[in-house]
Amino acid sequence: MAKQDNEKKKISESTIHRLSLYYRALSLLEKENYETISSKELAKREKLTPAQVRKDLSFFGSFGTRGLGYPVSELKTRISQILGIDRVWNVAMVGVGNIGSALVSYKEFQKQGFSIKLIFDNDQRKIGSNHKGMIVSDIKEMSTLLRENNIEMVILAVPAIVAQYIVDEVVEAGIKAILNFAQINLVVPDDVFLRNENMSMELEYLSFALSNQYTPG
Amino acid sequence: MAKQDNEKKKISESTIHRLSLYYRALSLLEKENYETISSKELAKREKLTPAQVRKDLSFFGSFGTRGLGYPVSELKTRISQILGIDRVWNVAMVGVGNIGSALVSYKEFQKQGFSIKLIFDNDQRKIGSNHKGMIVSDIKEMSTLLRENNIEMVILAVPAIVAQYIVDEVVEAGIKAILNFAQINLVVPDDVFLRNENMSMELEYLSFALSNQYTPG
DNA sequence: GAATGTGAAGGTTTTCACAGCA
DNA sequence: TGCTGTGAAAACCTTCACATTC
Repeated sequence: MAKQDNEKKKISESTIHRLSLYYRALSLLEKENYETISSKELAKREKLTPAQVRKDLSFFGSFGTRGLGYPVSELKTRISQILGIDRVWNVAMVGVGNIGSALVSYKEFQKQGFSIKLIFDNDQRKIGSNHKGMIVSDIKEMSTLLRENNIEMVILAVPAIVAQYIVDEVVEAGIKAILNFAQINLVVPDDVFLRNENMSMELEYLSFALSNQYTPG
Repeated sequence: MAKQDNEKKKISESTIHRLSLYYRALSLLEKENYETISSKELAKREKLTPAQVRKDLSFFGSFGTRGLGYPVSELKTRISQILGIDRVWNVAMVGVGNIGSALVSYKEFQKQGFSIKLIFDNDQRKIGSNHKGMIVSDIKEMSTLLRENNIEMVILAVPAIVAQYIVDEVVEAGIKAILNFAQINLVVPDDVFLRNENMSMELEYLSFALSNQYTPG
């Protein structure tokens, strides 16, 4: 709480997630040679309300021109600064099973500035093998290699059963940001950011929706 | 709005998502031979508050015993009914690139009752090939095969550029629930449930968090 | 005229706090 | 005593509406 006092105001998680959406929309608009975009049009593209778009953007100062809208390129640059994606992040993938190896080849990560620099596994058959031009390293060398390569984020794609053990080592190596694909609640110290990606959740939402005849939207 | 009037009360999206978490926690507790669980303990495991857990569960009637807690197995069963995962859903995967083929082998889907019955691709080299015991079908036969096999949900893992074209065909085939992994906003009729899985979003959140020295939590 | 920026209003979600029950 | 179930309060988030600016 106290730590956030130097921020103008607290920015909600939903706002951050919408910034990701705006960023993607603006990238597209840039390609379509738009110079400006109104909150109305941006809202329409992302299925939001114009007021919401304006409120979100107003957190970071006045950027639009009344009567005209927002300058596409400038706004895109500004959002990338806010999200911290105006740079390249050094990422390591831990686990080269189904999900892990698919994500190593996933171009969107690279595109947004998340550069996978190292890959780890504990399976002797995988260690030393080539994945997208990268050699799979032994997980035993993780601590050293993470430090040597200035890795800042780790993506965990290991079986749930070993995930806590591995995350402890990752934390030990000084990593402060972890994206976890394992279906388990991991424990990390207070100064480490941990996010979980639960791909079943959205399928379960669809299941709920179909079962309960909810109105889509 | 009106359509939801037959529900006791409107259940929020966040509540549904938390039900998924409770379900997973209860599955684990069952394995650990717990007979009952208090809101306090369940909250601790899922990093929520006890009051939140009780409010969520109270939507569906009184299930707990005062002084004791909730019966693990019964509660798990009840939640699975609410989420509609007390049955098997017939799912088709469209697109067998990196992500698609990883998801076909992803055991968690199967475990939660999402059974991938058909796989489609438009690449001639992939059509006819074997993926986890399933033959990849030609996307041209999608409409017929989806109907013949009573497919109820589709997972889209195709390039963004063709996603709208393909989703149109999926909708045409009568599918009412779609999980989209493509990085694009798709348009579907009002009676179709569409959810987007954006795996870059959580990495961007981590990027934001690291860049802004936010307090994790 | 068109569209931003923003206090105030409205709505939703979470937390509190305690009565009620095993 | 321990813990649920739940109205009421608090916190949070979204939308409204309009003054302001280009």
